[in-house]
Amino acid sequence: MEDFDGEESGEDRVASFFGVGDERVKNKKKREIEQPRYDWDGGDFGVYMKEKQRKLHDQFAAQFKPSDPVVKEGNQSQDATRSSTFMHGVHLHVSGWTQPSRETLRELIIKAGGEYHTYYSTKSVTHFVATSLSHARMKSLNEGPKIFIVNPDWVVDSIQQQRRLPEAKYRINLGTDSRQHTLAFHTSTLQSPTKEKNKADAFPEANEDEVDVQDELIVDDTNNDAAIKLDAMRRSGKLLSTSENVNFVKDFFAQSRLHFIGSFRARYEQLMENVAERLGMKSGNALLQDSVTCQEQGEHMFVERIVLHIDMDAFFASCAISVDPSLRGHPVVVCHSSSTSSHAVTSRGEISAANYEARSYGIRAGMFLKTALQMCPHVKSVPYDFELYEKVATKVITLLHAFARLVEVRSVDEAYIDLTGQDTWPVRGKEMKEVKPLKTKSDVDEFCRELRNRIEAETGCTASIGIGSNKLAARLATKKAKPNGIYRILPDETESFVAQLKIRDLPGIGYRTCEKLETELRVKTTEQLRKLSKTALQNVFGANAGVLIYECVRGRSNEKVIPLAARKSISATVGWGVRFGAGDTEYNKAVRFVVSLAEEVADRARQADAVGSRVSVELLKAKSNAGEPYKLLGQGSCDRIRSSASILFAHNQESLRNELTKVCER
DNA sequence: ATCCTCCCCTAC
DNA sequence: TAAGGTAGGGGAGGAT
Ligand SMILES: Nc1ccn([C@H]2C[C@H](O)[C@@H](COP(=O)(O)OP(=O)(O)OP(=O)(O)O)O2)c(=O)n1
Ligand SMILES: [Mg+2]
Ligand SMILES: [Mg+2]
Repeated sequence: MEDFDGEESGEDRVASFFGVGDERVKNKKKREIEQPRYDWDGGDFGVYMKEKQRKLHDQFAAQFKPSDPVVKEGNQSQDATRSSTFMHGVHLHVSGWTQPSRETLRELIIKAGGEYHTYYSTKSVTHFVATSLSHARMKSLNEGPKIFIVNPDWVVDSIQQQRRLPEAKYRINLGTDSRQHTLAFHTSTLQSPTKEKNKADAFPEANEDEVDVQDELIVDDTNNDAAIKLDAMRRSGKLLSTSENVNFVKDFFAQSRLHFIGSFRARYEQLMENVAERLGMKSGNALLQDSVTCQEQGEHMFVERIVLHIDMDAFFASCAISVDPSLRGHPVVVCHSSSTSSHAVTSRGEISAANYEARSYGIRAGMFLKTALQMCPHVKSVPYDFELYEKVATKVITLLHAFARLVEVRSVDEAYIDLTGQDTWPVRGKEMKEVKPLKTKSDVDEFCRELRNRIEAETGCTASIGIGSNKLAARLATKKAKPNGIYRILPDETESFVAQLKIRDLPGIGYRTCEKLETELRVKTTEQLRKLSKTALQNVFGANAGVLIYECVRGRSNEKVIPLAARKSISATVGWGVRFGAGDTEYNKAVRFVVSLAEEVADRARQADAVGSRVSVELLKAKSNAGEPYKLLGQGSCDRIRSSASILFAHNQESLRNELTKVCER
């Protein structure tokens, strides 16, 4: 659908869609309607056409059979008390699946006087523990400063004998997967930039945990019959030409708010260094390990839990208002376009955040500015200020860690805190001088009140807090608390609280799940959902997901509050303003574009001290019946073409990309 | 049973 | 003008 104004025509389409009998005819006659990203971008009115999955992958399947050597990712902790010191000076990092588990190894090493590191870093880690390792990973580990690379038995045996055994006898298997297929090796030459890039990708400096380097590319491939696309290209002209601007990828990321919130986690480790410093702790790792230890200790406490969910109110908008008080009290939205420009009334700039004044007119994140202006002609828009949001987030996260031992930062503007077992506050930083008790309900209330006050005092932005007996309850409570409030759901109230919500309000149940519940299980309300048996849900959603929904609608959740761990994958995607046509020139542009994205991934991997064990690429091709994208220069309705392969040698990557770019040419 | 890959879905 | 990214959970279905 064209845009938000298209509600009526959307309905129109629904009607004619259902009026046609044969699906193939429908697909021919009706333009494809994209899956909505937001409930109000027309999605609830439009039809999502579940079209038969046309797997193009059989086209490549004959040529690649990717496989993954193994994986690593580790996040651990520091807890047990030291009982000996023979491992003193050993800085251990565990990567991937191990026997015994990462948690056990962590405990063992700490008890023996060593130190544990959640993140791998060439600077601090002396011993790298893994069960198996790809050649590429091994090579990169060996390129850095000398560290010991050992299997888990080294730790176990050393502990057993109470001495540090020689590392040499505990070599790691250079693992191969019997299912690994040899990639078709194409000698046909690639553009040289592609080659350079491959190298960069395959051998970053050091190795992090299980890191799956992902290189995604979205190509909207204009086909012969896609006159509409050509038209869009023409209209966008040179100004928007995606592939002509050599800095397109960088520019795009610099402006993208979804990139900003999506890449928060990539910046988190660095951010925690800053937080640790503000709290007078020696390092971000020390802070993190303390939080992990607390989590592990609390795990064995089978008492009623006290979980808080803290979420900033209208975050981006609040930040803007905090530095420009003249905006306070007005309806404010954050987006690229300006509400005072003469073009504002036609603006398809997407709103990122709307303050509560704006929301009272029905304005929501994800809407176009022009729609917001229809709802409220005097709404003020402000541009993005990502640095400001990051600064505010850092202050908030610092406060959270000063107040509580166990913190899980979930995004740039929200976090969970588990207070179970914490009996005083604050726990870190200067204010430790005056320690208060945290035992009764009213102590918790006081804790929350003070936390909210401090956040507002230090940032000029307000936060809301939900209190519950699990993460789900706390999260639902926050929603109720907003804006600028606090709400507690008592343990025995949780179930009845959920009963008064709409299914769509339940976290984890999104647009598609709601749709399935309605069409396949005839369920529209939480009350009806509650009547479904576990089995019925499992039949539709699978064994695990079925139980999750079943528990969720009863207000139950086992999810633990856990400090943010290292990422398991790194990727870069651009799905805006990308158009490639047929022919050699366009093909070469597409290849250059893939390369620039791959370089972006390589940069990010290097920054994270990560090496990939797998590469994947994804292309989007406009469906032949796709209409104009709903969003200006957006991706519209596309087929996805993807492939991945494990990386043992750099040239695999090269051949992979070679193949993939060929596919994109098609 | 468990481990893959490929894919869908969700949330900020 | 406008910047629809990112990462994780999990299922289906095939291979081991
Ligand atoms: N579709 C969205 C949703 C969110 N965000 C950004 C802007 C938000 O300010 C920030 C935090 O998201 P929240 O869901 O927490 O929304 P707000 O903080 O804006 O409002 P609320 O008071 O409901 O938390 O993420 C965005 O850019 N696009
Ligand atoms: Mg918020
Ligand atoms: Mg939030």
